Amino acid sequence: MPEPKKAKGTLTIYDVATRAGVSIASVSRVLNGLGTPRAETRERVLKAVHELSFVRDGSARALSNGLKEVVGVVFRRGDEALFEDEYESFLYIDVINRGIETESQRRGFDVLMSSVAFNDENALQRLTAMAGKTDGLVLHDRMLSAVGIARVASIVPVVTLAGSPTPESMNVRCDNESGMRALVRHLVVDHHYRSVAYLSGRGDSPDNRARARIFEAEVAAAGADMQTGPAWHGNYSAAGGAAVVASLLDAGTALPRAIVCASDQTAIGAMHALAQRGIRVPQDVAITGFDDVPVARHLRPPLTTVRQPMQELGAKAFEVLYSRINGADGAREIVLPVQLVVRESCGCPRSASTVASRGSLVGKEG
Amino acid sequence: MPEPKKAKGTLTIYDVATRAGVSIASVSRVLNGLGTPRAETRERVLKAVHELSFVRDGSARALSNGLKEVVGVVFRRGDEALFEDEYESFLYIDVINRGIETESQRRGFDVLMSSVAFNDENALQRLTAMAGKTDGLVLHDRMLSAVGIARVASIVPVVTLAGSPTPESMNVRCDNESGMRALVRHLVVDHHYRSVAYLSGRGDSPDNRARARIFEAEVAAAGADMQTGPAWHGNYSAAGGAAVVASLLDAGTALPRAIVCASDQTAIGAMHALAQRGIRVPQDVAITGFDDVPVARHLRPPLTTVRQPMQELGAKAFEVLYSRINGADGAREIVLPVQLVVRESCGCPRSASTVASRGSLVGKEG
DNA sequence: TAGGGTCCTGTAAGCGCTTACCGGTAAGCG
DNA sequence: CGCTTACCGGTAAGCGCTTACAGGACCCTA
Repeated sequence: MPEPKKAKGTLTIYDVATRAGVSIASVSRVLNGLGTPRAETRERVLKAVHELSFVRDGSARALSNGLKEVVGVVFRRGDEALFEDEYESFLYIDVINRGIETESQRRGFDVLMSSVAFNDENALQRLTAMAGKTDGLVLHDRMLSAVGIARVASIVPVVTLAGSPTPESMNVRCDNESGMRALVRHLVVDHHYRSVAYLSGRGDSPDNRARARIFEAEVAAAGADMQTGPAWHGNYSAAGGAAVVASLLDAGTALPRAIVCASDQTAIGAMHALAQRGIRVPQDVAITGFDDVPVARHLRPPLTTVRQPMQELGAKAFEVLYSRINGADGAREIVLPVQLVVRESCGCPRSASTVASRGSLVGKEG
Repeated sequence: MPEPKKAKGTLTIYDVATRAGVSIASVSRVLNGLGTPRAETRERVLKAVHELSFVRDGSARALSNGLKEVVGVVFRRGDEALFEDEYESFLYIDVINRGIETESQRRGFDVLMSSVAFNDENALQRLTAMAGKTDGLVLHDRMLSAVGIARVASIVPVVTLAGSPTPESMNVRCDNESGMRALVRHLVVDHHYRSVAYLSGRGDSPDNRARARIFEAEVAAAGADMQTGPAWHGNYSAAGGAAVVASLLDAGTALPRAIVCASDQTAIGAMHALAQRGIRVPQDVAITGFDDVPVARHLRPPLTTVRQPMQELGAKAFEVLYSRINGADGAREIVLPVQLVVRESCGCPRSASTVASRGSLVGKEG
């Protein structure tokens, strides 16, 4: 096999210079819009560039400029096994990535994407190699341990998503606390529901634990009753939500007036299980979700939930990284406001949904 | 604002060499596993690398090696406007990309992603700049005109997806012709349906035109009746499929025994419209889809369709590109086999579905 | 006409890495 | 004991680009 070394036909700035009858410096200046070249020089360079359809080599520019104009994004890849059912739960990753990508285009950056499997041993090694090809890294939720983060952060700036800042890295997240708080208040204060429960997500998720904490605090503050315990532990999936409700019902437990689900997926499962037993939502039991996935509005009844600005989250992550790459030393943590989206599954009448889903902004930007 | 020029703390191979008390050549050799360094030299280098947590700069390596170990992927981005409803139809893009990414990891490559909006004027400019940062490009369906392709292909190797090869570029696609052929035969030969129709996709899609052509040829060959005309023009979306069926019904048209839909989305819409009029599937009208999206199996009745190996399509695209990058001069077109997935919407009994969805491979690899 | 600006353009250094080439050292052999 | 051979490791060139610096051409003024 022939050596993969330099492709034969690679054009360089020298070829352009020769053809235009100028020096490489002039070519470079024209291409970068620097200096004040004579109109004629400019045109000759442009003409040569066009005729040869010359494109500057990115690595050479990067080496010379000390700027690659590339950021890396690292995210989880679902195993093949759970592809079918769990796919939807990975969807939000793509939405966030889209946000990163769109924003980076505005700055002339490109995005290097790398997924890591759940059981990927040498992820760290791959990531460090990848870091060497970028100006900065965006790490999705819980991609790396704290020491892993410190390691890559010593190579390039790092911003994590939905985590927390470390001495070396920055973080961007949504203000889920406020979202949960608004949700619970809506149920126990606005609707006067006196008994509620939190159908949780995976127990090992810090996000889930934070939500549970807020939930409990708010319910207690309002003096409402609360059902808790292992019977209420879900896992963020629809199947998990359905299983929890089904087994509660099988055990003869009296359901609370309202169930706050850890995610929309969970809510979908719960609603499904309730429907099977003929229990009406929201008349008998109110249900709420979290995330506002696209189908949430099309459920019967339409799901009351909390919308996280995923695309904006990605955009913000890039923005923060970008300013850091440029040497600015901004906030180490950004918190984006979330929005309580009131539809009908909480017991609100249909007319209310449109109104409330607009205005009611909840949260703060930090 | 401080110059974005060279970050202060950047470690280089010189730092490692100094710390290890060897020359940069030795460091490089150890890092690349070349030559036969003495064990002691090796260890000292490795120790220094580890202590400094040194990572080689990607651009410098790329410049020196003539190989960036990066491929670019370009795909359509939905406008914000049609995000909600059309999102699902963009899903397959992410599946393909996942295939590209996974395969490229195996070769130590990373993937540079760039989306282009529908109305993006200077897409070509962005893409050429991006090409300069990569060793090769994968272009999703109809991203660029033929001249656009020629332009970028003069910079780096290019493989297109679901298109056709050009003198400068390669192509990877699924054998939809065979899929359509198998589907139509299943309906007119196995089921003996004597009247059929093709509910088309967007008229400007070559893919759609090819499917229509095969459809007509097969139906004619089997001597069955065929309904055609503008009334049968859909647009790949569920709404489009529903609209076509509804207006047909409104016009009092007698529906054919079977309707072949251009996509699963279309089939979903069509089935919805039929259900609203109380027309039973498959007893009154058989319906088939195309694509085998994840929900297809969960519809009522489960949808008979043609599965395209999306992930594999991506993987193959990378593979082809990779060997081309390495100078190999392989096939300019790869055609992947598709699979007829027989479920119940065609009129087959439930039991048949499992069996047929396994074995029946249709198509050839070219 | 000489001196001093202004503009523009070219020369060359250097970005961090790989690697061809060469020189030094040690081992093997007559 | 001197010379060949093998083996390592260092020096330096070069990848394609940007840009500091310097030089040339031209115009203006005294």
